[in-house]
Amino acid sequence: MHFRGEQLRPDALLGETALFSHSQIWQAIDRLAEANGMSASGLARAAGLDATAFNKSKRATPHGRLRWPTTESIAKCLAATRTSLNDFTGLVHGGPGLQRAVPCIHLAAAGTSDLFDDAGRPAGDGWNRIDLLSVDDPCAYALQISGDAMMPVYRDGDTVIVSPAAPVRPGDGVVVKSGNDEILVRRLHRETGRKLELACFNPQLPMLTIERSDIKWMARIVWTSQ
DNA sequence: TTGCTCGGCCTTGCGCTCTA
DNA sequence: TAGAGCGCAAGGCCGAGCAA
Repeated sequence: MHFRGEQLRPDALLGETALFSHSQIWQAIDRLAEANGMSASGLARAAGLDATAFNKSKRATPHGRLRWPTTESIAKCLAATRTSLNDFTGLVHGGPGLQRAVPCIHLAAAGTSDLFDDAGRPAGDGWNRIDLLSVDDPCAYALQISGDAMMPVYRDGDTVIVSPAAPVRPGDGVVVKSGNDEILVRRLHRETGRKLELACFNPQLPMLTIERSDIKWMARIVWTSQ
């Protein structure tokens, strides 16, 4: 697992190598509080944290970005309730994921009309819907791969789940809308203050270097159905 | 009155980028 | 290569509203 200080790295917890999802972590905290006869705010206080630390309003930003508890906060909660890490892990996996329909579009059609807003979220008509389990990002959508240009990673007919709210790091698969409205599916190789290097999934194809100013939005691929 | 929740703003710490 | 500066993200603080 990777860490940013004491903070749980969301990208280490989501996607193809998922350990815990955002909703699972917060549900586990709610269950831990309930099991000890407390509310989430009561648990926070018992752990020596601010009573609002676990408020639902603080589990995501107003812009939809997911917020995660730190390992330090979780450790304090476990200490305050005399709960073992194993028991907490049981709470994390103790509930079924919620199923919901998400917008779905073919990659070949994704760049042909105004299917996205300025932040890369689905917009307008022309989307199908498919059912998925445990998608935390309310703006997540499915992209159906067409063609063999992304072999050997993605084949024709594969479906990738894209989360505009998920943080993007080098090495992640990403969907990028360029300045000329082209939809690109690449792997983020490197990013600097001004430029991004986007690698093709086919190693025989060249790296694409693109100015940030030439990118309308970029979203992370968090899950793949193959 | 007390406890809980919400929303906004501030503080703090860490990682990344840039530059000398 | 090291230090400065910046941006990001979580937790804390505070005021307001609501319910028991």
